[in-house]
Amino acid sequence: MAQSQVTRLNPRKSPRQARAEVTVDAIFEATIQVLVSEGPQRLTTTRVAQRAGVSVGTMYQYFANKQSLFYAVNKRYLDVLAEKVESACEAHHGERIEQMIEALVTTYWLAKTGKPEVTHALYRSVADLDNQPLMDAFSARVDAASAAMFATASDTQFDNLEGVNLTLLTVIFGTVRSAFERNMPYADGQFIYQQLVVLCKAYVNVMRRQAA
Amino acid sequence: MAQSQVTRLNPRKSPRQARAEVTVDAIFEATIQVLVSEGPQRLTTTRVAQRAGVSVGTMYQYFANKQSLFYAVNKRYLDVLAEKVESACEAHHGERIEQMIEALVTTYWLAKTGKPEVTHALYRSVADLDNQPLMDAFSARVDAASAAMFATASDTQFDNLEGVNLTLLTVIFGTVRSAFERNMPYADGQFIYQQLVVLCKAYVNVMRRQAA
DNA sequence: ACCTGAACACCGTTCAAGT
DNA sequence: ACCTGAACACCGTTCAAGT
Repeated sequence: MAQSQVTRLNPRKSPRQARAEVTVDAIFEATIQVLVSEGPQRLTTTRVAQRAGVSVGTMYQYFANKQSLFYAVNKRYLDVLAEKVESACEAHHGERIEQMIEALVTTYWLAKTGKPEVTHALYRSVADLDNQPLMDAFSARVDAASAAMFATASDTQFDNLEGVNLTLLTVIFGTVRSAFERNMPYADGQFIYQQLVVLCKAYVNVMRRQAA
Repeated sequence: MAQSQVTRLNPRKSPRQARAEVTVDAIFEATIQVLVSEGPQRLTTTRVAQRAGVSVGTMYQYFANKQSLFYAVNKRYLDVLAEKVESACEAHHGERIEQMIEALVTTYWLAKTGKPEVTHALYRSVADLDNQPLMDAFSARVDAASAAMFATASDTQFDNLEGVNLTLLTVIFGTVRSAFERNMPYADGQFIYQQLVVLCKAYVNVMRRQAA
């Protein structure tokens, strides 16, 4: 089933003449433009076709359905991202581990923040479309609760409690989500969970004020 | 503008009679059921109303539009989650920092993995609806590239290279996404980026094979 | 080989009519 | 005060007809 879906998402036919190739590119560019400027909800087939300067019928010759427009954008985006990470990794073979870490984080960070509108458009979750205020309220509550807890730690004081708190929450929430998206087997999930604890502990041990 | 949208997302009127309250609850439950069993794409107003045993018109008396169904589900979900984190935090005041970390990670992890279908349904991003194979391919490429790099580290060997690699990628990708979703000011983003480097370095320093 | 656009089924939303 | 469901505008998708 998954296989047949994927097949349907792939282009229906490959352009054989020059004008067809132009058409496919125009549709692709139009999809990104509409996605970024109007948002995923207002991305309609008619709008994309109009922006691309072709009829809806033409669009459906190359994209089997609306979803495959998303698919195409996502695919190119991920391909570019994967290439960036791959070449960054190759460029740092043989270096010290801390340099590798820095290169990896920096590459990914810059790739995502480079075109923030596109990243945002692709990240927007179905349920989160108009829910930023909800997320803000949630973050505020949790930030307050955990900062208050960390302030009472019996063995530790931080020079920058707010910063450590924000980092920990962003890392924990993000990692859990990321683990979900990878659709990991149960055992891998358990492993990540344990490593997440190790990792956060290692971080606070670096960040806590050292006894004088 | 954001304000007016939020207002529209809130319930149109509060139920004043018992049967109305039953109706609202039924619609809410039906929304979750349809979301989980049919997926966000097949969540139509007619389907939800039918599942709830009311007419579409009734639904629109309490929910201004389809988005506000998502909003309601998301709101309750986040409220419950925030309460869990809050009470977990309060319960660990005064303990050692490492216990706090463990409590925070565990609480969040269990809350998310407790009802994985709901979590998945709410996490699914617009662009990712049918794109799991795309994500899988991306993960495979990046995993291979970074594992190959880490294997060549001049100053470090790992007992569990695969595991460290999977953890680092999940943490880095997740944290970047999480930072995006919080819609942070630029300075906070820069801070998180720097801390992410510190945190990953601290982690590999714990995980690397110690010189004998 | 490629393109068009009217036609159809379906979905979000409304509102006059009911209890 | 609450509920109904036909009606309308719009969107995804198709296909007979064109170049």
